[in-house]
Parts: sequence; C-alpha cells; structure tokens
Amino acid sequence: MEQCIALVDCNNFFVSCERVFRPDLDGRPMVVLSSNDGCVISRSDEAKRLGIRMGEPWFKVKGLHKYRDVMAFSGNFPLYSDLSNRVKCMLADFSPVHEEYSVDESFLDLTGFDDIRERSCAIREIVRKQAGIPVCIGIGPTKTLAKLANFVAKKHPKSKGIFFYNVLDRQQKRVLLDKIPVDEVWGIGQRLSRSLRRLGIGTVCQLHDSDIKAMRARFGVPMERLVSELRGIPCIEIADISPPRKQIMSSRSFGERITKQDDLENAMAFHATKIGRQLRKQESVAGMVHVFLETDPFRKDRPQYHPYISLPLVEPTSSTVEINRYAMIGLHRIYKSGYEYRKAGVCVSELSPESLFFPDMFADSRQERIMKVMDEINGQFGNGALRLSQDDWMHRYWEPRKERMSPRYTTSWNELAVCGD
DNA sequence: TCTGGGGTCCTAGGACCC
DNA sequence: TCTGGGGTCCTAGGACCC
Repeated sequence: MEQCIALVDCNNFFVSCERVFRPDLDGRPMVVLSSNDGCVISRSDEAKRLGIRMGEPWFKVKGLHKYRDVMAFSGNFPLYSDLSNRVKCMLADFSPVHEEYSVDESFLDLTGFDDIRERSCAIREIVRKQAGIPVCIGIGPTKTLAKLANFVAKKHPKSKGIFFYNVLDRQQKRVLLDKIPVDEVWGIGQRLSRSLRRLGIGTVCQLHDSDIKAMRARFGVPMERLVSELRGIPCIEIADISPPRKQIMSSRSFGERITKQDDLENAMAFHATKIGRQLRKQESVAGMVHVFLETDPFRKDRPQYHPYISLPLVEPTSSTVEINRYAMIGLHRIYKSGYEYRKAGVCVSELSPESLFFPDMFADSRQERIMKVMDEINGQFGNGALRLSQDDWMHRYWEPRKERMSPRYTTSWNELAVCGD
C-alpha cells in the first residue's frame, strides 16, 4: 500500500497566536520580532504583501514610511509554545502515528485511511475552532512531497488550504513541479540551489527528472534520497517517537553591551539553570559543558573576541549546581576585560540517559536530592522561585529588550485574558 | 632530484532546518 | 543606537598509526 503522509503547518504561526487574543488585528499587517526585537521572524499575509522579508532587521523596517501601519510584537515564546502543544494534542486524535517536526509543523501518517480528504477538512476546522489557529495541509506519498504539497496549499487560494499530490497524475505533476523553484524543496538551501542552477536545474521538475546517479556522485547521498523522495519513493521515515536531544544549548544576545565579569556570570547562571532543567526533564546527563562569549560582529570599529571553551565533566550530571560550576570555570578562563560583549551562551553535549549511568557508590547524592526539591518548588511556584544565587533576576542587566510584548495570556495567572480584553 | 599508502578518529566549520 | 535562538547532519582535513 502506498504511504500517505500529511504535513500540517500552522499559517504564520507566531502572528496567528497573537491574533487568537487580539481578533481586532485580523486583516492588519503585523509581524513578530526575535529576541531583543532584532529581526522579523513571523509575518501576517498583509505584511508579506507589503514586501517585508523574513529575517529582516526591525530597525530597518520600522524607519520606512511604507511600513508605518505595521504592528510589531516582541516574541512571546511561552504563549506560542503553549498554543503549539494544544494544536499537537488535537492532531494526535487524527492519526496514531505522528511526528512533531517543529513548533508549528507536524507530519501525520494517514496511510490506510479511506477518508483522507474529509479527515483533512476536519483537522482544519477543529484546529481553527478550538485553538484559533489556521493551518494548511499538504498530502503526498513521502515527507518531501507532503512538504511541497503544503507549499502549494499555502500559495494557491483555490486549494482552500488542502493540497493532495498525486504521483500518478503525470499532467498535474508536470504543470505543478515546473512552476516551483528548486529552492522550495525541503533540504535545498541557498548554496545547493546555486550549484543546481549552475547545472541548469532551476525547477522542482528539473530536479525530479535529473540523473540520480550523477546527482549522488556530485552532491552525495542526501541529494540521492531527496530526488527519490520527489519521485514518490520514501527515504525519510516518520519519527514517531522523538529521539532525545544530543545537545542542549541556551544563549542570548544582550539588551545592552556587557563588559563586566559579574554580569556575564549572571547570564551564565541563567543559561546553566535552564539547561539543567531541560536535562532533567528529558532524563539525561551531560558529559561536556561548552561556554562561549561574543562581541558584536556588526561593529567592525570595535575589537572583536569570540572565545569558546569545552570542559569535560569529571562525572556526567544533570545538576544545575554542577553545570553552573563548570560554566563559571569556563567563563573565568575565557573572559578578558576591555571588550564589549554582545552575546553569551552555555551548551552541554555527550548526553546519555540517566538510567544508563551508575554513579560512583561513594558519590555525594545530595545534588540529586537538591535538584529534586528545586524542581518540585519551581514546578509549584514557577521557575525562578528557587534559584542559584548568581542567577539574580534583580541584576539581569543583560536581559534582552522586549518592548512590544503581549501578555502571557495562557501561562501566567496575572496576565490571563479577561472578557472585554 | 628523491619523501608510501591506507585506514581510523576527531574536530571545526558549513549547510540546512524551523 | 538597532541584525534571533536552537537544533541536526555531513564533510574536509589534520593527526596518528601501522
């Protein structure tokens, strides 16, 4: 039986989340900004039509007269993450096999269902009604074709948000694939698309018809798989159970330039805390801690310094206290005064399941107990109720700017939406 | 003048994704 | 003044070994 994969993709997800609580903004051009209100990371259709590009720096956009009516919101990630979970729960009812691919996309395996069209309509309707989020659905025999079908569903109003790609319909295939530029294919980025164009491959149709052996020889196995997927031969499986992360990172650009080691310590403690929490949540321990600092690469007139250090842990851990201790050691080794730092971060790698790790029988088990208490208290009273002394929110001078933030309608009691809002 | 050949492992950096 | 954050995978090239 031919495989049937649907890709459900939330339209302009972050913007749609803001509109759930501000329906008055429907039809208005609006954008959501990255951390520090740096650049545009989500655009409404109206903003796209005005010509605002993805990733465009906000300071450039806001100065232009033609964009004067555009509403901008600072990224409200707790809100988006909460709404994302609600949507995922709804989707799970429509297929036993599904993969949560990203915050706003899920693959559903619809193989064997004989009511795929009705099912897709129901998905759209229920997610719109119950979560307030509009979605588009692309359906095809492989994940790559489902992605492409989703692109068509989004672009063509005639499809009404659902597009079914049929490999057997040669006429449809020709007409459709010939119109789509090759860089719309999942896995073809800027560089590959440039190389392909030099070979005379500019459309999806041309890539589909290319000599697969020659493509493999020139670009490697991933490209061979990609061409096969375009031809309807599945090479990328649905990852039903999401594998545990192999590394966990936390980093931020600062709201203002930071020079003092104290302030960097404060930021590092924040990152170490966040990482510890995530490690324990996925029941992993880390074997390596990495710490990095960055000055502003856009300020060519200032001295640049981008140090990075990796420290192996004596014993793998998920303890916030231990990760913070190593982060501080790393920071002290790489910190140099006289630079204006713009960004700092902590990363852990060499993760392994907690259950496979047998601690030294003489090891101090207090850490584990302390972390348990910390997670319990923070679970009840909110993250930050119990924290490291260095993770001092009264002195977070480095915190990114969020000047246009909407309330955390769904994740903070003090900011709940009320009638009339 | 002339400086093996092939395998493995590791790492940094690039490319891609959202 | 102002340019995100968090991932994965692949590859080239160096180090090292026999």
